[in-house]
Amino acid sequence: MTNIKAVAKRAGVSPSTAKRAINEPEKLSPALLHRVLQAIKELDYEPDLTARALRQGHTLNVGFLVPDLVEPFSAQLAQEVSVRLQHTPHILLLANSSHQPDLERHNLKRFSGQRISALIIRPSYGSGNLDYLLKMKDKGTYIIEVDHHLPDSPFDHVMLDHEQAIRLGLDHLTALGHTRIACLSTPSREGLLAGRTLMFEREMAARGIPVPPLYREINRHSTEDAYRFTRHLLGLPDPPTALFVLGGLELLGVHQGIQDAGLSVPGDISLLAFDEDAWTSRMKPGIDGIEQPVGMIGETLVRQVLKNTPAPVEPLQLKLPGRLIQRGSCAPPRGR
Amino acid sequence: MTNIKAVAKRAGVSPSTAKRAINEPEKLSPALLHRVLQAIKELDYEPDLTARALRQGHTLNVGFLVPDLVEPFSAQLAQEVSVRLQHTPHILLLANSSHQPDLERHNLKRFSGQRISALIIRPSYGSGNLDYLLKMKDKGTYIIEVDHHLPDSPFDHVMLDHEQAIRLGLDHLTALGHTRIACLSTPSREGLLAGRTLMFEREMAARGIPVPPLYREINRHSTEDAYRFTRHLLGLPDPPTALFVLGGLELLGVHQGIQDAGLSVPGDISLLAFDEDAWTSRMKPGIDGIEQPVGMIGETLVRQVLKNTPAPVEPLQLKLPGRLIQRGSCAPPRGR
DNA sequence: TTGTAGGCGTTATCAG
DNA sequence: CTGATAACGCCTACAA
Repeated sequence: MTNIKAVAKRAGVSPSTAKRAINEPEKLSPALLHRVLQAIKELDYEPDLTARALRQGHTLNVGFLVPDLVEPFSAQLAQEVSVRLQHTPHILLLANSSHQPDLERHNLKRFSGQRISALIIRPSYGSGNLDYLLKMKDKGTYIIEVDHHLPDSPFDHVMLDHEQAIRLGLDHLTALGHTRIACLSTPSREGLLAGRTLMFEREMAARGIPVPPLYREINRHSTEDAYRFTRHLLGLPDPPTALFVLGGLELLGVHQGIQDAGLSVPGDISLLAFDEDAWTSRMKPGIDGIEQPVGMIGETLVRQVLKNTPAPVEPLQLKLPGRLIQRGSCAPPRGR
Repeated sequence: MTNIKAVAKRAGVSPSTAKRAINEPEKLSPALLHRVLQAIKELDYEPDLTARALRQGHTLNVGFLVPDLVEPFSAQLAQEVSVRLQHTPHILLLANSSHQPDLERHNLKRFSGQRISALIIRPSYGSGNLDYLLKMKDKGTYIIEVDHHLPDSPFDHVMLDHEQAIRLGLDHLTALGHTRIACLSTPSREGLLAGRTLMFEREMAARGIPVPPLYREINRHSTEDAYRFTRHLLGLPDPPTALFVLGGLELLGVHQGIQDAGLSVPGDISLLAFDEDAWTSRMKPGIDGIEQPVGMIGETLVRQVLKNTPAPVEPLQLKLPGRLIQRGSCAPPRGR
């Protein structure tokens, strides 16, 4: 492995001088600087980040932990974060907890052992891992929650205003005259209503619209479960006249459920979703949805990570390709 | 930072003994083992992976580098790999090269500096970074290409049989009687036909079906470009009667283009795609597509990585929750 | 079965 | 402006 010592030797300087050529080049005499850079190029030396991490006590890596990566929101978010981190010295460590607190903790441990400098986490419900997150914070990891935040957690967080979004959706449905409204939603642990489901219930109560017990069911986060539950709902003596899909994975199953029941949207039943997939706009009819500002969320996450993380300026020298867009303003010269 | 020394001190043993309690517990006397484990728990000690990496010369991290993360195939693949890596000691480092060889190399350097033990890469076209990949291989990184492989590259690779898939698609279309067939596809650098596009051309030639020059256009990988190109195609004096969408991002734009042109599928025009998005099956009519075995690809990638990578057995002690599925076989006892 | 010593490549500190 | 030295925490010999 070619290390800084080899470079120093070749340039005829001490290791510390050679390192300075990289980290504080302005402090070197031009002649030496040139010689060292030359040696670096000849040996194509690349600093060992693991050694650096050991010495500094932390890496420049950012953990990204979500319950599920297929879920459109998480997938889009990963993309947003990944693209924006591209132009920083940080690297993204990806893991998913499959909606299981045990796996979440398992991954937190792995990240922690890796000495990540920041963690972006969509925490699972319940406060089971809050203690561990607090410990990580104490050790200097910057932690930011996304989409949901644990009760009493002291971390930064950024997320959709879920309450406002639910209200928006219910306004839409009630204005159309719906009262038999069912929601399909995120899983809940031990029978407790969770997240958006809870807000849905509260908001319905606030409007004085009852939610029949048969409309409520604890179902897990999956397309298949959503399908089954949809069929169940549509088969009831008093089926809902509108479905409000609160999670990103369920919509596909719901849509299929409606079709297989021989019903049509919106004639037989209204369908409202959290709009997290481009395809929903291609359906006929298009599916009404509530849009999440994923781009802004991603941008904020990365900005906060950068702000709260010690990172040397990375001399990224990138030549971006121009793109020729032909719209017709160019033609062969006259007379040819 | 609580390290193995602290643990050793607390347990009243030497550091190496303490370490052995973790790495080779069977070699310790039960009494000592207990004392050490106790100390580990009390201090909640966690090994520093950066130190380990420095000492060993490599981490247990796996780089994952694709041109684009939104593209359904890449997104699904990331998910597949991520889930399967969950049960190994490896961590996934994610990066995307945005279809730019410069960015690809940039990320390769970052990965290399991180001393990853394996790299899963969907390489960009051209052989610009082959030299660098070879260097990484020499340094001991296991490299496996996915979806595409560089000419003359010595690396393992796993991918769809693109030729067979294209043939399958064209068989389908020609059997229906189509001869005016256009493809929408991956970007090509410097006017060279690339990847599937090339195969499409070859396969059309083999069948003696001409591809009008106006059907050919170098367009980049994006939904918007696909939309524009679709409108262009449909506006031609002799428009295609079938569109073959070869990439995962374009379909959305093509679909919209067809609709905005006031045409219907399949009456006015046939549409065939690489089936990489669950939503295509929800459309009316459903969109014919060629399915990629993403799951198997992901499985293979992970298997190969594990096989070619030195990894200690990780004592993962996970309690997975059972799930109650109510199908009706349980009821209250008789007589109540 | 247990303990000791050296070094992985880097950065921080101190000396010249 | 430049060079020497120690330490980060771990692993691998080897010694007891």
